[in-house]
Amino acid sequence: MQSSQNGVDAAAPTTTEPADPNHVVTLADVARATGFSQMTVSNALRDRPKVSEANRRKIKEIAQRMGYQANAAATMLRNRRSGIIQIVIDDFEVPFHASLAKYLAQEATARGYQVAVRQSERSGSAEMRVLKTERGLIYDGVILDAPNITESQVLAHAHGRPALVIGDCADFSAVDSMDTACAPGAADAAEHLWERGCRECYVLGAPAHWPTDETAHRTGFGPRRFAAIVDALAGHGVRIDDDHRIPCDWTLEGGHAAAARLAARLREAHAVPVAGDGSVQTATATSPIGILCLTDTVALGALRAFAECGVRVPDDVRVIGFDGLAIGEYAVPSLSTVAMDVPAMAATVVARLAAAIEAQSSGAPLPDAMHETIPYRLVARESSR
Amino acid sequence: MQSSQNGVDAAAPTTTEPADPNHVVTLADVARATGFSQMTVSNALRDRPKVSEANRRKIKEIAQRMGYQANAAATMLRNRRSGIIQIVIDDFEVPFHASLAKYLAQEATARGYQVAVRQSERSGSAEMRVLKTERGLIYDGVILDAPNITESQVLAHAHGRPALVIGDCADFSAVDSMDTACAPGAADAAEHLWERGCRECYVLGAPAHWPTDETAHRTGFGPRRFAAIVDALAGHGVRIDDDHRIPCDWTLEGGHAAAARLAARLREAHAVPVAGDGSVQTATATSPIGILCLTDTVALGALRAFAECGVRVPDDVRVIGFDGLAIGEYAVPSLSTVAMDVPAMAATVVARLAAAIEAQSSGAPLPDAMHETIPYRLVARESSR
DNA sequence: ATGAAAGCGCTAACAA
DNA sequence: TTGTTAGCGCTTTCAT
Repeated sequence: MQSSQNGVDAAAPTTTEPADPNHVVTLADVARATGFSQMTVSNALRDRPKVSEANRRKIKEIAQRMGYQANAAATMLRNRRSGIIQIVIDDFEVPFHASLAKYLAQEATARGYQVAVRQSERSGSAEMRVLKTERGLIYDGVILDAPNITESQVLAHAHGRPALVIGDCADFSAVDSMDTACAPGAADAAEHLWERGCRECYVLGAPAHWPTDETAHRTGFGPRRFAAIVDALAGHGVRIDDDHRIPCDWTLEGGHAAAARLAARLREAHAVPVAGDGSVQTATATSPIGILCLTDTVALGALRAFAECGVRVPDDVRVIGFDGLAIGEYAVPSLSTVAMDVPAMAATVVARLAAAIEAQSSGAPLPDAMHETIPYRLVARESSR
Repeated sequence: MQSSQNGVDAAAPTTTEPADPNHVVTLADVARATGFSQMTVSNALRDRPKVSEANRRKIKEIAQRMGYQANAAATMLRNRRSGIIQIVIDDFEVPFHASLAKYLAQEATARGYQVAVRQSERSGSAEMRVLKTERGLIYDGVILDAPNITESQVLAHAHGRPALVIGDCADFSAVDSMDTACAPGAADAAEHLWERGCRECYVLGAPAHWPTDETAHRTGFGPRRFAAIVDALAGHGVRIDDDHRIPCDWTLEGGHAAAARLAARLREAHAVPVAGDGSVQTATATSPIGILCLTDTVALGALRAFAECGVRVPDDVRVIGFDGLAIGEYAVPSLSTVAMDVPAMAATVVARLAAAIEAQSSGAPLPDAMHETIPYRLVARESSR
């Protein structure tokens, strides 16, 4: 039991340790090595108050030297909690989701939780993201960054654990939710383009089947943003008919293709090619055309397409996106956008989930479900100036 | 035990279930409900061959209706494996790392592993990323996407489990590693700019303290890329002295600031501002200046700065980056780059780690450590054409 | 084909 | 302050 000389050698057999190389050091091993009971060792290592300072130090030192690490499975089995929050994210490679993951993870870590992020998977043939329920619930709570999930899917995945959804939660009731400010944000974007002189507007990323009428059930990020844009512009007498919505994927490629199509159409419809610079002069020379992109990614793809086609931004068209991606500030021209305050959102979300976890494990009933909205602000940059 | 009418209601008490709302269904519960022993239920649910087909179906159905989910902690404690691979990533918001995470996760999922991704944390005051060793080792193996980690740090984090590092692994021996092809890739980039007529080159993102001489110990992504560039250009008689390396963070902001400084310097040094268009004419009008950015992110920031300063790309300067970010194709002008084949890399990495996990759990000794390199190819786009 | 017993490594509760 | 007992939920023997 006397303190040995070798400071570093982790697996140094202190007393009668069998020299099994694959042997993982267990609490019992440390107990044997120190001469104390398992309980005392356990208490010492976890800084419980009922161990003398001297012994605590001694135990900790020996445990350290033996390379002891508590077996997480056993601890979890006993404590019925892992201290890990799971974050399910749609796609790491989509910058907006990546940003969410980053700040959620930071926030959760700051609160003493470990974080495990996972992607939802693409289902076999379809492009649809699916959330395969995994066997093995080891997480204390779940944050789902899943734009188009239903409440019952959430409940199925949560399996009784506290859960919180970031996405389109318009018709959620029981499950905590954090929604993007689709409607007001999109409306602001439309107002902005109106103020910047746009009297004709196109929406990029809106498929033809989304409803425009007030009464329709508007669900999903896209439809809600789109509907808000239509409403806001209608207030100014600007109509978004089927010709003024260009469907496309919410990707760079999608935005690029959509804008290229649009540029061709504009050229045909009312363009007067000017010799030399090849730029497009719209028929209404004093009135630039507004381009509302339902996502910054779409907008970035569109900017590129406009550059290729000789459509000048912001002279011929004025472009605004949605999300507030960092890269937008460095685009040429820099991209106007409805920027989400992701860090603020993350703080709220994690605080709420942590509270729910605490409440559940202490048996206290939770207050009503939370339904918040991500703070946003409109950032006007070169693309709409 | 007769099949109930309600198909969905998961928690429907079948027989004498106590109406405890918080009760989680356990194997014993299912055993009691079905009338079989725990073992039979366990075997049935896991499709072990020693259960009659009829009973297996009956058991599965009842378990399903009771909402049974195996307790992962208990399973892990028994089996000594979780089926989860941990991926540690430097920063979700850095696109290159996000891309790694995406493909690693996909690959691991395809192989039947669950995946838990976590970020390394920023240490208190410093900007340094640290890898806090977490208490609680529940993962079967670890993939570390950590550009500047040392082998001993890896071993500390791995704690005996199979581990694999993606990053700068020039002096790794015992730990499996996947390295970026820094030297050949950067050399190719330099060659490319030479071929494109650049007779003077600047390197963006290279701090002054990195060594240039052959003998120095070149470690870390940056130093190795930088050294390779210096070597390659030296072969053509182009020197990279201290004036031709512009230090900056590997971020959009960093690249922007560095390029802005450089643009100002170029203007002063040998620029002849042309009335009207404000573009820069270099003294050697026939020889554009090469800009080697150690990262695509830096390059994107630089492109923006050049646009702001009226430096024409690729007429005045020719720019190339490193990584192959998707956005580079949509930049204005589109960005030349040394593109990494991330999916191929991910496949190799996960295959190797899976093999190591199998080997370790079956007691078989592993062959020697793997040291591979991410495949890459040079993509020439507008910024260097 | 099915069941009983034992124990993975840990910690709450109680006893000393 | 320290030690003993029991058991979290599951699965691997080893009977039956």
